[in-house]
Parts: sequence; C-alpha cells; structure tokens
Amino acid sequence: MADHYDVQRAETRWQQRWIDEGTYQIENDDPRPPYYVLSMYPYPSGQAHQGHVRNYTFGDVLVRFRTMQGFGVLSPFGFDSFGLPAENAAIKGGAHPLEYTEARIAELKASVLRLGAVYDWRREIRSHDPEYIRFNQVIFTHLFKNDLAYRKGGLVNWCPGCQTVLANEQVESDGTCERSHDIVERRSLEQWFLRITNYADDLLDAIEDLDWPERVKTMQRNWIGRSEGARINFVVEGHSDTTIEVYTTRPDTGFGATYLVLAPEHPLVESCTTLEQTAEVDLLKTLASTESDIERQSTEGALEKRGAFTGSYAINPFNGARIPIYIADYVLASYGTGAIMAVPAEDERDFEFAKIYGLPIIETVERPPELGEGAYAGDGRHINSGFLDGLRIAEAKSRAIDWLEEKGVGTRSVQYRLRDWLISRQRYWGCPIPIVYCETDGVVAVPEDQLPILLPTDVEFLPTGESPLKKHEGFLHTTCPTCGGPARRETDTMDTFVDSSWYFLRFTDPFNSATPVNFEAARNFMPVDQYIGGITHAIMHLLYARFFTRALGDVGLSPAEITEPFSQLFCQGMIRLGGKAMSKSRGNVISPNDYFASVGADALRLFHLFVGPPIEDIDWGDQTDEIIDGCSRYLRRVWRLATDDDSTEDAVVADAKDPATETALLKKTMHQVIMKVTDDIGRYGFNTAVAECMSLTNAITRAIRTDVERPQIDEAIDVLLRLLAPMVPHLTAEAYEVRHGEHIHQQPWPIADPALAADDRVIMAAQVNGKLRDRIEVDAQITEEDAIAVGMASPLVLAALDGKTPKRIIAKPPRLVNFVC
RNA sequence: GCCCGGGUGGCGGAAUGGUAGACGCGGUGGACUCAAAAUCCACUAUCUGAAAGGGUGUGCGGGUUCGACUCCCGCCCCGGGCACCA
Repeated sequence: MADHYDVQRAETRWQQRWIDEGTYQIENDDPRPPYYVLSMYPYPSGQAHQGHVRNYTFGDVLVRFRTMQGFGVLSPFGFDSFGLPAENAAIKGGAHPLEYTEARIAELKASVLRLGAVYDWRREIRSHDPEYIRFNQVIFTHLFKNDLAYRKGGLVNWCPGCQTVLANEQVESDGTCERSHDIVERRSLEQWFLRITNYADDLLDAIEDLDWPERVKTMQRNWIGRSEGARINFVVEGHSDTTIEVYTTRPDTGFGATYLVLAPEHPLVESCTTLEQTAEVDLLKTLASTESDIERQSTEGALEKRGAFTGSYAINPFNGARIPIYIADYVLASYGTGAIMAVPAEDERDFEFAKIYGLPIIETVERPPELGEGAYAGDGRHINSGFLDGLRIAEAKSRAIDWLEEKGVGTRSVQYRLRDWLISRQRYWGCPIPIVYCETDGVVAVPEDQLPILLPTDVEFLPTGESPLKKHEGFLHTTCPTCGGPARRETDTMDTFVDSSWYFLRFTDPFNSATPVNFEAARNFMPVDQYIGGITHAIMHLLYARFFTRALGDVGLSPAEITEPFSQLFCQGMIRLGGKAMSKSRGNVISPNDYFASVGADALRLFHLFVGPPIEDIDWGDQTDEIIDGCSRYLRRVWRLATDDDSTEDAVVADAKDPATETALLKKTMHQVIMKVTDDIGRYGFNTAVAECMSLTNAITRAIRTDVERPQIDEAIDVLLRLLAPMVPHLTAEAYEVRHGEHIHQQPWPIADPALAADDRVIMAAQVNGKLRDRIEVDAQITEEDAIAVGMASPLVLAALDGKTPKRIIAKPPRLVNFVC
C-alpha cells in the first residue's frame, strides 16, 4: 500500500510546515532551559555548496536533537553580506553590489531551506541591513570614545589586487593576500585600528578553559605569541643622552651581546649613522623599504641577511664593552623596541650575521661538548658572565633582570606577536566608519542619533577598484556635528570581520532596536553552546569575536560577565575534490541542488553524517554517488518498515528461531542502540550514530522474519524513527505522521533502560598465551571459577595447551580467560 | 626547522589495554521474475585446508604487558598550521 514515498512532495511539505507552524521559533522568555546552536553565518556566494550542506546538517541535527531532549533551542541564521566579491562583480559591469548580494542571498537561502535545516528565520541578520550598519557604527563610536579604536600612521599591508589595506591576520606567512594571493606591499598610510592588544593577556589566558579543538587553541596561542624578557638600555658612545632600548627574551646572555642591531626604520638610525657610513646605511634603508615581505622574510641562505654598520658604538651595560651598532632588515621595527642586542653564541640569526660581518662571538652558556659550530639555545651553566656564572638559564634570567632593574638600565617586559587590528578598508561594499574630519574639531565621531551613515547607492564603480565613496561629492561633504562647520566624511569602510565579531550576540535579540545587544537576552542565551564552522576561521574570526565580546562588555554595550562567545567549538573537515579543497574560487564545486532533485535532502544529509567522522576531511570521489544511493536505499527500507506491514513479509522466509528469544533480543538491541545514539550525537559521532540506527533496522527486519509479536516490532520502529528524526527529518516526520498522526519532532527523545540493555548471555574469549583459541557463550554473571572451568573444558583450548598446565590464569569474566604457560 | 592531526580489508570507516574489521559501498552466489529493475537471503582481510582448524595481519623497528590498532621510545610516509617576533 504505502510503498511509495514521494521524496519531493514530502520534503517540501515538511519544510513549509516547520516554517508555517514556527516549530523552531523560540521566544526570549521560553521556559525551557536555553541551548544555543550556531553555524558560522556564511558569505552569500550563491547556491550552497557541499561545505555548507555539511555545516548546516551537523548544526541541524543538534538543534533537533536538543529540542527533542527538552531544551529551548536558539537556532538563528544570517548572512555575512558585505565583502569584495559583490563589489568586484559590480566593477566587472554587473549589478550594483546591493542587488547582486540580495540575489546571492536568495539563492543560498533557497538551498538552505531545501536542505531542511531549521532556523528561527524571524531572527535573520544581514550585515548590510541599515539596522545592522547602525549598530556596527554605534559600537565603533563607543570603541572610539573608550580609546579602543584609534587612528595611526605607519607602514601597513597593501594588497594591490584588492586595492585596500589588510590586517596582519589577512597576510599569509609567504607575504601574500589570503584572498587574492597577490604579493602584499608595504605602504605608509594612516589607518583605523582596534586595540585588541589591550586584551592580549586575557585572550591568551582564557584559551585554556575553552572546549575547543586543541589545534585551534594552539594556533591562537601562537598568534598572540606572548614572550617574557627584558628591555635593556644601551648608551650610545659619545652621546651620553642617547640610549637604544632593546627587547630580549634572553637577558641572561647579556655578557655575550657583541653588537646591536636596529631595524632600518628605527628612529635613531639617522642620529647613529656617521658621515662615512651614510651611503651604506641609506642604501640598505632604501632596499628594505622597497622589498616585499617575501624577500625580507626569506630564510634562503645566510647571505640574504643584509645589514650595514652605522659607524657608531654602544656600551654593553653588563661588561662595559664597546660594541658596534648595525642595522639589518631581519630586525622588525614593529616588534619589541625595533632593536636587539645580538648574542651570536646563543642565537642562530645573530650567529649567521656575526659570521658574515666578522663580529666577535662570546659563549655565555656552557654547551654540550659534542655540539659543533653554531648557536646553542639550550640550557646549561653560564660562563664568561660575571655574576651569572654557574647559573642555569631560568635562574640567570631572573638574576639578570633584578640586576638591570637595580642599576636602572632595564626592566622586565612582556611582548606579544599580536598587533592591533587594522580595520579600515578602502572599499565601498562595507560598513562606513562613522567619523568626520573637521578643520576646527579634528576627528569627530558621528553622534549616535545621526546614525546610520549609509552607503550612497548612486555610485560609479571604476575599473581601478578605487572606492567610489572617494569621488562621491554628496557623501564626502558634510557638516561637523560639533561646530556645524564644513567637514569631510571618512570614506573607508570597516573590515567585514567587524560584522561577524558580534552577530552571535545580536541573534539573542535582533528585534530590539534601541541597542546592539539586549543584556537580558544575551545573559539568557550566551555563550553559544555549540559553534560549528570551518577551521579556516581558527585565527581571524574566532580571535576577533573573542576580543569583541570582551570589548563590548567593557564599553557597556553587552553584559561584562560574558567574555567568551563560544563555549564549545566544532570544526568540521573540508570537502576535497581531486585532492583540492572544494571551493567556488577553484571552480570544483558539486552542487547539492542536483541531489535535492534526485535523491532528496534526507539522503544527502545522511550521506554527510554517515561517510566518516565529521572532523575529518572527505574526498568527493567516484564512490560518493554510490554511497549516496546506498543512503537513499536505506531510507526507502526504513519507509517500508514503518508504513507497510505486508511487503516485507512477502519476500521473507520465516526462520526457525524461537520468537520469545528473538523478542528479548530485539528489546535489548533497541535499548543498546538508544544509549549509543544518544551518546554519539552528543559528541559529534554522527557516523557511528547512523551505523547504530542501521543495526537496529537490521534487528527489526530479523525480528519480523522470526515472528516477533507486532507490538514489540512497532515499538522498535517508533524508537528507530525518533532516533533518526534529527538526522533524517523529512522521512521520519512523514512516516511518524502516517503511523500516529503526530509530529515526530515534538516527541520526546527515547530514554534507554540500562537494565534492559544489559546482555545476559555473552561470548567469552578463551585464550592460551594471549592467543584466541575459542569463543564460548556464557552467562553474563559467570563467576571467575566457572569462567576458568568453561575455558578449560574447551577442546580447542586443551589442544593449544598440549598437555601443559597453565602457570597463570587471567580471568576477566565474562569477557575473557587467558591461560598462560 | 618547530607544533598539531593521520596511516586499519578492494573502498569509506568501527573498536573504555581484553574476540581487529561494527555499519555501509563494491563484489560473489542464491531467492522472487517470462525477463529486468526493485527487494530479500547468504558469503566476502589474507594465506592454507574438503572441512574442522591453523598461519599471518592495524605504516616500519624496538619496548612495557598475561594480552597492544590502543601505552612508551626511535624512524618512515601523508595532510595541515607556524616559521627571522629577538
């Protein structure tokens, strides 16, 4: 009868119902315990790809699972809708970024809906909405007034391809842009920064307690890069009023500092350079300033380390030695003090430099005798180091710092690799920075009641990529909010990572139009219980979001006690095609829409859940379609079991098994599977959860074949449907409705009875010398003595013993006995 | 160079130190059918054997243990991250 399951009809019908009935809408005063599941909101790039499908399927399983468990689940969705692709499309002669973006959103949203992932769509956020822009700007002005946003000139990363500056985080280690892969240039420009470095320590220390993947935590720790050491002042010979401050993590090696090196951009370079050395120094300065980061950071061979002698000398405060001052491009102006004391015996870079320039090398740490030439950074007793002699590194370090502080020539100091976040972008399609420049009042934040500053739509996109805001007279010219005089608007827009740094807070109450964050709602739902997304955001987005959550609390825009945004983070594996990450920019995308049309959303979801551990990468290969077909076949089988009493029996030859035993077996299996699936879903073990459901399905089939009573079979089928409901929502909903006329996703999650899940008979392994010789069915309650007796009675065991008497017997009833000779 | 992952049948993958290969894909054989599709049943690591059984087997080499895919030491290979940050 109900043999035919109309995938398309059922799936679209249920998707409509979940929306119409508001099944997954949640009110802020919902009485159930709150649970917040969030998949990283996407950049709207058009129809979904398999990475989206994977991400949203995982999130959806959790949303439905926790709902059935009785939680009030917050499951919102939005779009990270500012960004370069829309603007680039406009430049190439396409539609205006606004139209372009909204069209892409419509496509992506359609795919997400067709997947059957459920959200409270009333809470949808789009970064480019005027309301969201307004709150972004409110946040910016608060940060500005609290000195967390500031303007600073200096060398910044410029991407010629993107026609904008980039944050440090957006430059790859090879000096290329993470978006366009162009070589990033250095330009001296004034830009807007956010003071993330104020939070460096806090961001670092709090990592420890996060339930995040270890590799993400490590990446964040490395990125923040805390190091402890000292700042030490070196007096320049002949200029007793000029000192060069260096930063070092090895103050204990001060007696081995045989020269100083300044970054070419260091402010004291000029005054230290003697007349004779001017030409050489200038040459290096020019070279360093025109070099790309690639060249400058090249580690290819020692000769690449270019340096120049300034002609001046400094006095080493440790031993009074007169040591030369060099400049070299391997010293970075932006880290520490932009100057180092070089200790060639204990630092590899200094060693190479010293070799090339013939500088003295003084060992200050005793090294292992077998070590050849080169720097030694390991531990050992100090030598040639005056009052530090005989001490090991840790002790020598703290003594050296004490001594420096006593003498007033140095201080303990902590440094970070992390730099302030450069957020201004010279592009159009982003949130305008709400600042005006007035001749009288200088840099003025636009008052909140005059926000939002919206993007003008009557703009012309130039092929150069230059922001049209710079040429838009109507946008440019304004009046100063303070004095009313003529003023010029800031034309830079914000990095889109600003938008994504607080959207999860906004989701807790996007209906409130007074403030960015409703404190009460945020307190109720934050932090996000399960945050799901790609590993690609390990540093940028996740670090910025952690920073914003703290900063917003500090400027009074969100509850200060909420410091961490995401208590648990799950990073799903990538999808590869032909060995490469599947991505739109590579053009190797397999569209999910084709699968929706052929096998349906449930089968595609089941595939993603079943194919392997969610954390691992998957290869989209020749076999993939066969596995998806297998998933589709499995679902049809579940449908037949659930809806058709007769057809299964047709083709079946009843086995001659005892129905009573089989009934007990079915019940036991059912309770075991409930336990396993519940546990698996809770820890992202979706692949094994599906496998368990398949096992239960097999057990039901067997039960039917062995004439188990119908009520027991029906109970097992209902449990199976409920266990599958979070993973395969459409088919299970349809089947449950056919069976009971009720909505499965409003049913409670099955509860296992551990007593019924327990085995009463088990197979015991009988080993001789650790080798398996026999498997014997025994009572689960078997005693140690009986287990040994049963094992000894086995002909196979006896044969393996070959007449010998066991010297030792290890019995772990009821699983194993091992006879050791 | 440093730091993380990972290496298990033909394939995707299971296994709190205790029966390696759950579950699925593929394959082989069978049932149903005029036939096919669909469905159902059985088998499917490998060598050996008619079978019962036996040998081998979780990247390689050692070790701990009655017992190791699992723990320890040393390697090899693959993937990813970081890499002049003083």
